[in-house]
Amino acid sequence: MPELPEVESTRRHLEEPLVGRTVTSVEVGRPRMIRHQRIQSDFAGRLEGRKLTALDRHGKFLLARFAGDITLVLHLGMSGRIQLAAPDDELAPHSNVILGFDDRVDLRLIDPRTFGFAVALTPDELADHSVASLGPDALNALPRSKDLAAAIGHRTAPIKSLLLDQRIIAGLGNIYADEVLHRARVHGSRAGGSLKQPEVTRLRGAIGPVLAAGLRAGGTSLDDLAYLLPDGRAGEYLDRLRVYGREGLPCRTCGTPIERSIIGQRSHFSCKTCQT
DNA sequence: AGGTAGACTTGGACGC
DNA sequence: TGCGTCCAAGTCTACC
Repeated sequence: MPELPEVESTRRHLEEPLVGRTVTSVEVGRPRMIRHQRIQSDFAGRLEGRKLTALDRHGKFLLARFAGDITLVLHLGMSGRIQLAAPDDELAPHSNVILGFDDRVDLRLIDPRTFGFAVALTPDELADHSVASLGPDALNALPRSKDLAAAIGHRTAPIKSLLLDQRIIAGLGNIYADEVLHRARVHGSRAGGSLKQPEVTRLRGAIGPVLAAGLRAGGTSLDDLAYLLPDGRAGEYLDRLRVYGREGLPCRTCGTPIERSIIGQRSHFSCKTCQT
């Protein structure tokens, strides 16, 4: 997916053009995209005529706040992106959900694999949604080292899997988890509870700089260009990745070939010299 | 409770 | 050109 830097880059691009505007049309081309909406007609019914008051983010979830206490929860899944377009601009393939604002700008949720979703929730429903069980946001509310140590100290699962657990820290995905682990010089296969305090501190300390660098680049667009910024530009962090997707290529720190392994059914890219 | 495997879904890359 | 296989930015559920 889109991980935290991609979602936050998207949020920043959408905020100025959309906050303060009112939804004037709602089109759902793929009903599966609103599968979390208990009553399907509520999706359009709750959004049409509402003014967007704020655009927030928690982890990888976008939270569009509307007047009348309705929150539009958007998730980009593995292959989703959001495009801003004029209503008469040609539709990109897989433009599955389209929200028209003031009849002059469209928010289009494009997602070939439809792992993403959109749902319009009341406050009670929001409290029941999985977004409510997210851990602290990795960018805005990163836990202190001792709190992170307490959360992982007793765990036997691989630290990489724990970094991907959105209930512990919200926002890291497969790319940035590997980048964080390399920067912290910790191998992802290590059991969470086996990390010494200095290693937890390094891990914690690596998260901010890695995410900030990704954010400065506008996120990571892989070769498939599934993720693009709302204006169609690509994120430029791909060229700066230190391990992800670099199997067999020299480690950018020590030159040792990067290895690919499988942890928790996900690819893990690491340097056997730098990471222990 | 925590750990792990499978499911969901589409499409691109690669090998034969 | 065509077919089969593998792989992918994520999360939820079911089963030990």
